[in-house]
Amino acid sequence: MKKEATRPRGRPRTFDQDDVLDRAMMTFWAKSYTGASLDDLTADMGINRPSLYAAFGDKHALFMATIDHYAATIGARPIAALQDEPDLRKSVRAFLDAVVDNTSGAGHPRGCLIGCVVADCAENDPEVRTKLAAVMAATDTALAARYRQAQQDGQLANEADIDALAMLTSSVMHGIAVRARAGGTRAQLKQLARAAENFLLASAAD
Amino acid sequence: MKKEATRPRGRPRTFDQDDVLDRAMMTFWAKSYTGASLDDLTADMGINRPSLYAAFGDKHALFMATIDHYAATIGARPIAALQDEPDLRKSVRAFLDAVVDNTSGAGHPRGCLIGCVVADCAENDPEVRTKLAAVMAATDTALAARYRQAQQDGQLANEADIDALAMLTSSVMHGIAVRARAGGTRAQLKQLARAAENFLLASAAD
DNA sequence: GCTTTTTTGAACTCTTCGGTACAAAATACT
DNA sequence: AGTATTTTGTACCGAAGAGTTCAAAAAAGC
Repeated sequence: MKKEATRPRGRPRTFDQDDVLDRAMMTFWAKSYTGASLDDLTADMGINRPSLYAAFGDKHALFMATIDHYAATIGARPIAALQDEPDLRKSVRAFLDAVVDNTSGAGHPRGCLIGCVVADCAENDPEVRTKLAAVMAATDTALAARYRQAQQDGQLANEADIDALAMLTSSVMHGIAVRARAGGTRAQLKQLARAAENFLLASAAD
Repeated sequence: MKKEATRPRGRPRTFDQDDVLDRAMMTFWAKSYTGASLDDLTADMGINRPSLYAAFGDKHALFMATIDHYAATIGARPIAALQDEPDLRKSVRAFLDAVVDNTSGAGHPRGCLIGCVVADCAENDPEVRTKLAAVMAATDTALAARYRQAQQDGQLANEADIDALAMLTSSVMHGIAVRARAGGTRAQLKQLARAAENFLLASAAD
């Protein structure tokens, strides 16, 4: 018995919610929260103001949804790269390379929406600060889990400080993001990524 | 022959330029560039709009002056701590501790004006991006100089990658700043600072 | 004491901001 | 076919934004 996906009652939407959210993300990413006006947003999203308000609430709610969307798409890529590779060194390298792509690749603004835009807003917006803390904690957890896995695999010494490794790895991510925002070239960012890999895994079994 | 410091012609200013610039810095630091309105700024600076425009030009010029002022005061503290201590490990520790103070201390907003506020604005303001790159390059240079000095002192192996160490140290700085912005406690930031110190100097002579 | 020069403070201008009202349009239900 | 329901596009609203005007005030020069 297939669930019939009965269409809702009134006039159907002319846009896909996830698609316009993705465009809003690009706008916030490039122009920051206060810098992105509703005219900017609606123009980039290709919808009118009432549609935006009906679909997302208001500008602030749209921004919060944008953060989740970023975390679930762009932000998920380095984490996925980290988890997909069984060799620890390759795994960390894949993670940092994905960060370089995220922060300096083509087709989107420089830097990190979380590390630059959200971090900036966090100071006088408790709701944003809470979400920022949550997203960062999730990243720490994923990194720590990966290092712990490596310990169990015998690729990392038992004495290694898992939490320290996780925080340092995420710090390198932030360093890459800020450097990208400053206009750093991909070569420079890659160089930083390689250097970090060597330092983080200097004590790891090879 | 003492230079007479002849007072200028018209009505004297009732404020000190550096003092009000310091207050403007706090406002931008807390509220970001677009988030800090002229009303916010003039209220915090204790002067009226025409005084602000006469003294600094406009809001954007005031912001640029603020970045320099931050770099020369707050931002200079970790660098000074780094340079004042002859022992490399103590030096790096003093640097990172100063960063923790700068980003989570009392009497000022959380995080780093450069790493959070300026980095955020850098994406669609080429002038700000250029200055951000310059400030970061200056930090890299100071860190690299300190590590090079340690090499000459025999406190660091000759094979050590100076530029990598400098970039990684500054990445930890950014990591601390973002974490502070997210509401991280001083204990957490200190923990990150200690972990970084150990990793950065793992290969250093003790 | 009078003029010149500069700063001050209040009020103002014009633009842009986030958010809303409302009628027309497009669908499902009966 | 007609009614109920939801979305769409346009036009609008009050508030807040950055920046300016201008007369009063406070100093130096003569």
